[in-house]
Amino acid sequence: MTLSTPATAPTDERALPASRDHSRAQLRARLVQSAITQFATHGFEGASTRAIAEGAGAHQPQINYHFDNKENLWRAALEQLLSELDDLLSEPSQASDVAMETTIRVLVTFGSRRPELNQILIHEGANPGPRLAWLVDTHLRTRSQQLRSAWEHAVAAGIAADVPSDLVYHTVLGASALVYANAPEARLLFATDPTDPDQVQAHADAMVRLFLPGITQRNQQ
Amino acid sequence: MTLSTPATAPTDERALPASRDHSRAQLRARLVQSAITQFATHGFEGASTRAIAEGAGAHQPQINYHFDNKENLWRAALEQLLSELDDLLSEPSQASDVAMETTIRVLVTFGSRRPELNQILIHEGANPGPRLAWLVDTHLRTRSQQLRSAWEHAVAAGIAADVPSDLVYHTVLGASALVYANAPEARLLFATDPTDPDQVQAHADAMVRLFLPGITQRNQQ
DNA sequence: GTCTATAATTAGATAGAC
DNA sequence: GTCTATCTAATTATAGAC
Repeated sequence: MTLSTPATAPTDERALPASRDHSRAQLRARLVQSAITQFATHGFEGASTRAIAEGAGAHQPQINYHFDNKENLWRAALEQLLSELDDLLSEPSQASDVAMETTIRVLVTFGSRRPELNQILIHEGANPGPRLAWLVDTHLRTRSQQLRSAWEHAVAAGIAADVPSDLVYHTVLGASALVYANAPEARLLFATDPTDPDQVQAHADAMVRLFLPGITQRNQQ
Repeated sequence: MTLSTPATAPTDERALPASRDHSRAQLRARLVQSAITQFATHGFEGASTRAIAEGAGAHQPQINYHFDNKENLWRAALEQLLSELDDLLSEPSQASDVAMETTIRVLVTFGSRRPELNQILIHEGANPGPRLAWLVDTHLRTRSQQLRSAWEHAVAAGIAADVPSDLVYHTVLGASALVYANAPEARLLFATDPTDPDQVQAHADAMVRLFLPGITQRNQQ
């Protein structure tokens, strides 16, 4: 990073003039959002930095200026998506007997609104390499273990179906998110759009019935 | 196709000398297999024809000679994978009350042995375009409708769980195949390998219990 | 049918004027 | 910080000798 700010200028980015900071943050946010779209539909190798920049109304070298390289932009895209998921998952403390149901419903609804996260995760999960290692070590291991322990509590409470805890992560995620990650395919296969709110609600209800047969259904139509 | 065979030569490829036909078919098979691997791990745009040729012990222009272009090779790869799946699915006529169970078990076991099919399908299912349209029109629509009608029979027989038939395709496939499509991720997340035969058997059993709670479990451990 | 050479295009990243 | 121009390397596809 070679910055040409005067020696007397504040070294902390937060102290920069508000307008400058605003536009800088805005451009970075637009680049991240465009990167999310491109990485989700074409994969890391298939997405071009030129197309990402064009989608953000910027020029291609600005990606290197603001993110150094393509992989750093990819990491920023994933941390944006994961923070959006966390905003929904980290609700205030819940009674443990409904924690698993809430988790399933959040996975379905977030998957329908932000299919890009699962599209990218599924793409990277097929390919051993440094990006997958970073994903697992930095973000996925903790989450999968939280899901596993929540599942084991639900099994002990007689709520959950008989699915081995090693398989819960991929079976619940696959059953809850694949139809949205592959929404373009689903729209060609079926007459209905899976992201219609009614369809999403029916899907969430079906997933709760399927994976948590031991609880009383409250939100059913 | 510009063939320089003499005018008296047979026009049917099957009448060519056995050895020549053999090596030609062998090379094509090696290119298709290498393409399957590369498309599955890197996606269509991310896979390079040079890497595919190298994996088959061939030179890059031989792909254009034998398949004309990259997209034709991709289609050949998918038809190879789908024919392998059909070899398992089109078993002799089954009693309808076990047809759905057999289908689920085949999806799990084939997904574990040939993760490439689902990896490619999931990659393409996220991206509207001519490849997805070809996949849906030529192969996927028929299969998804067969699964839907088998599911509706199982529901009518009181065997199947309460999952809307529009969602069966993606929920069953997601729950049954994602752990294998993302086996590299699963190996980093958990201590066990999901493709171990014991794990696959446990997974198939769990999927049958989950989606077909109304049948008597015979193959359970 | 195979192989070398290469054409035509595109990729990510950098230099330097402004 | 932005923008034009460009570098190096990699891409798919083709030409032509063998």
